[in-house]
Amino acid sequence: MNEQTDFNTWQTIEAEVLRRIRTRTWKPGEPIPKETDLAQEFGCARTTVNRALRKLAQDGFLERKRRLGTRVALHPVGKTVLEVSIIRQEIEEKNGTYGYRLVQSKVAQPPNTVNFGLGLKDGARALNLQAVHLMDGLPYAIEDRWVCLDVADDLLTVDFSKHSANEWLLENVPYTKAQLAISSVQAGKLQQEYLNADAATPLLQLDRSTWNGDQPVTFVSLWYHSGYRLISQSSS
Amino acid sequence: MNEQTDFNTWQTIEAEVLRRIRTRTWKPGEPIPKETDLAQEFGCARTTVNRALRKLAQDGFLERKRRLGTRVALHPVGKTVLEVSIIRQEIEEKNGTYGYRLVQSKVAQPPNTVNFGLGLKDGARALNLQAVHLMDGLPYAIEDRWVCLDVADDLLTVDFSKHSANEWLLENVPYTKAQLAISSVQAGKLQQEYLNADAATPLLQLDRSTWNGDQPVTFVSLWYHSGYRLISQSSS
DNA sequence: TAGTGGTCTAGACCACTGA
DNA sequence: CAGTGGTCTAGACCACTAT
Repeated sequence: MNEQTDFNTWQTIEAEVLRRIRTRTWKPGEPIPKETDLAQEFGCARTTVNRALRKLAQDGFLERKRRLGTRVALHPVGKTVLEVSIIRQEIEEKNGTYGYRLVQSKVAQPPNTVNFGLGLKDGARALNLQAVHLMDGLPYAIEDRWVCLDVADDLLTVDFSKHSANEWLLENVPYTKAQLAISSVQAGKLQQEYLNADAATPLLQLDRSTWNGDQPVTFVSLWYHSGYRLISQSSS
Repeated sequence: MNEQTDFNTWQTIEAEVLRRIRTRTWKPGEPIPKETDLAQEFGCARTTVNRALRKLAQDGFLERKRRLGTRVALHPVGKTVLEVSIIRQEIEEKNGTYGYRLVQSKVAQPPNTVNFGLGLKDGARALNLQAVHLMDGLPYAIEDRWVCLDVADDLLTVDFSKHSANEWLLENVPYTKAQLAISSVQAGKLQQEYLNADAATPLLQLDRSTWNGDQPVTFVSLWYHSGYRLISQSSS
């Protein structure tokens, strides 16, 4: 008597499983049928069911364990993908004109916070670059970057006065691991000078460290203009 | 003469392709061989190659288009997955004792910013909850939440004085879409009172909106204690 | 229209893990 | 040891899109 719906594609199956989770047909914490049973019910290959369930597990809706089977997650963790894009792209996507200005470039010993965060050897020196990103001529963000000297042989010969170090690094130095920390700070001297902010202005600070294997690559702190909001959407 | 390496698994192939991207064997912007060719080279089924390339594309290393083929991405976008976990879990993972205190609960008309952000009808009313999350008795974060009245029939009968609205919602009201906005603000009256902050203190503010289909579910603003850092790691 | 990725199938074997 | 998910295969057809 049941109308035989077609579940031919893994997307269809994903949607149906998600519907059953949402409608509490399958309740949080409970096991759901095994792949072979679902394949039979949906009239498709197990591979197809597998693909759908794998995605749902990846998105945090299901928890899968060998031998134990698949369960509905108790607390679907809100995973949000932040795309830390290149600032030039970010500005151009807003139809703004991008500008870049190098403020400082020197080789020095990084502060301990940087050393510690990246795992640099004490006393090691690195290239320090400070730059301002502009949108339509107005300050958009400033960055304070430390680049390890051994990431590339020709690092010190590169002209960073025209192009952002970030873009050069992305195109020339690979990385395997990254960490992002977001915090809220008051404008310091540098920020006050280049972001037209006064000392009481709260700013968003992004600290990003990258490594290539175990090798530290770069550490950069970014401060955005006052009022900036970091936005990310997610849907399922 | 070439030693024949085995590339049996999609992870192996993923690693090898990534290696070729990193070593600039395949340069940014350039096309890479098509799936069938790679399958032949690696001595495996095309399905396996497909799975590896699909993942690399998902991670931003490759750009794939039908008919055009696969290219190495010009700017591997730094995608970072932020796990916006339940605050209780976050605190317990730090081996702290979690505490929760409801400060206010009323039905009212949300401010325009909330209405606008969620897409609520003008004049609609919603449940407003203000609460403090404590770690070891100290204020950790405060939240100001608006919950749409029609998300559940029994919403107004739920006792939110013991359990956080977030956890109740997660377990009882599904959502399909979420948005997260992060900004830096000065402590307002509410924050000063419950976070022991003075007016000049910069705080991290997270605004999270969720919808179920086109139906708004909830809007919550979270303010973390001074000095809080939101951290996320990613690797490939 | 032709070429590429996207997906499905049916079957097989492997890997982990609880009993 | 047995049951479940994890993955591979070889082949097939479909979907999109530049030409």
